[in-house]
Amino acid sequence: MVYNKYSHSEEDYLEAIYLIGLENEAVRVKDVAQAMGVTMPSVVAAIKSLSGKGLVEQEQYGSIELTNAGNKVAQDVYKRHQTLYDLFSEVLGLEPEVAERDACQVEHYLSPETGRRLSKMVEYIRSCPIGDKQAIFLERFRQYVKTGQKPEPCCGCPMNEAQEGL
Amino acid sequence: MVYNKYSHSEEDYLEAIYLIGLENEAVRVKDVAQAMGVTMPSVVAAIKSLSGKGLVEQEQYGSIELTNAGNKVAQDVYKRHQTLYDLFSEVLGLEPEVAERDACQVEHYLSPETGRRLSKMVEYIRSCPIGDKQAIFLERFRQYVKTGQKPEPCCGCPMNEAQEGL
DNA sequence: GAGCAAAGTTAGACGAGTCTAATTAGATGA
DNA sequence: TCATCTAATTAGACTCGTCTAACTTTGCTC
Repeated sequence: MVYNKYSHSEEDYLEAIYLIGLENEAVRVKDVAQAMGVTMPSVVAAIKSLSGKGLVEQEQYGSIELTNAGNKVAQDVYKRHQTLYDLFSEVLGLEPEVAERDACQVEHYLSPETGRRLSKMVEYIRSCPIGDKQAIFLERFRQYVKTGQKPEPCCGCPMNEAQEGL
Repeated sequence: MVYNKYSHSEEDYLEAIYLIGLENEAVRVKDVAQAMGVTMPSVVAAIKSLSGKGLVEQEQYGSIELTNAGNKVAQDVYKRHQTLYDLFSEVLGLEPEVAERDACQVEHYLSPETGRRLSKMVEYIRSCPIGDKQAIFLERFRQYVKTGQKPEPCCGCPMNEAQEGL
């Protein structure tokens, strides 16, 4: 029933550690606290718990490191995050701040299959360009968002017949 | 920063009460507990809290009713739920159970603007039919999910020029 | 090497949301 | 009208994730 092995909060910590690790030599409690907008004791408690689950390692007063398992979870979460951000920003055309905020929240609640499909959809929409212009889908969808005018049926496109056999 | 006035849990209770109310004369604690997979004391506690916020009303040992405010919240949540379900099911082609489960989770974390845009997207995709066949977008996207074959540019569609002026 | 500031940790509390066990109210049939 | 069953409630406990306040360690500076 539940597909997420780890809680919203745990995933958030792992993701934050992962992202800080990409840009810094060492990941410190303070950095994580700052990145997540919580206090250091909260980070310490979270690290202790994650450590017990074999997802992170830290020697006392030392820097924080993801284990292989922790890294995998973090990357999964981040991938979902990216997919959602792209969907919200590129496809829906939302402001970066809104797209980011929503992606941060929603990333924890997508089943793996839904994540994969969404990712495919974003990929698909991107791969549908027309000359130098934006993808037909996006161009027409944006128009629709702006004007409320439903697009005419896109009939007569020669590619429809060509694709029939696939 | 936070756009949800009410917690995940509160929204869930309101939505459940709303949905039970659609099909039953009276909404009882037991029904809500059953629908949500929690025990009755949990429902009682939730109702007390929601009541304090003016979202539901209940006389002791009586049936539960949404106030106008509560009804509005419930309908908002349910609308997001429906949009997500349609996206996951119709557009992404996920199994009903997965679509439902994910919609239930994600519905609580969409900003209003994102909800509106997603709804527009689903609407847009639906309104793009070609003859008796499924919408071009869906038809081609499904093909892509199935085969991994990226679609050729859909150039030459006469509607492109026709829409230019909008 | 001593002193000090910053970072990390520990202890203890709190709120949200849940549970079990025990109690109370309401409805129903003999 | 009273016995009984079911629904609702209360009491009390637990987990999770957070906080503040107090303490300890580390590392830098003189």
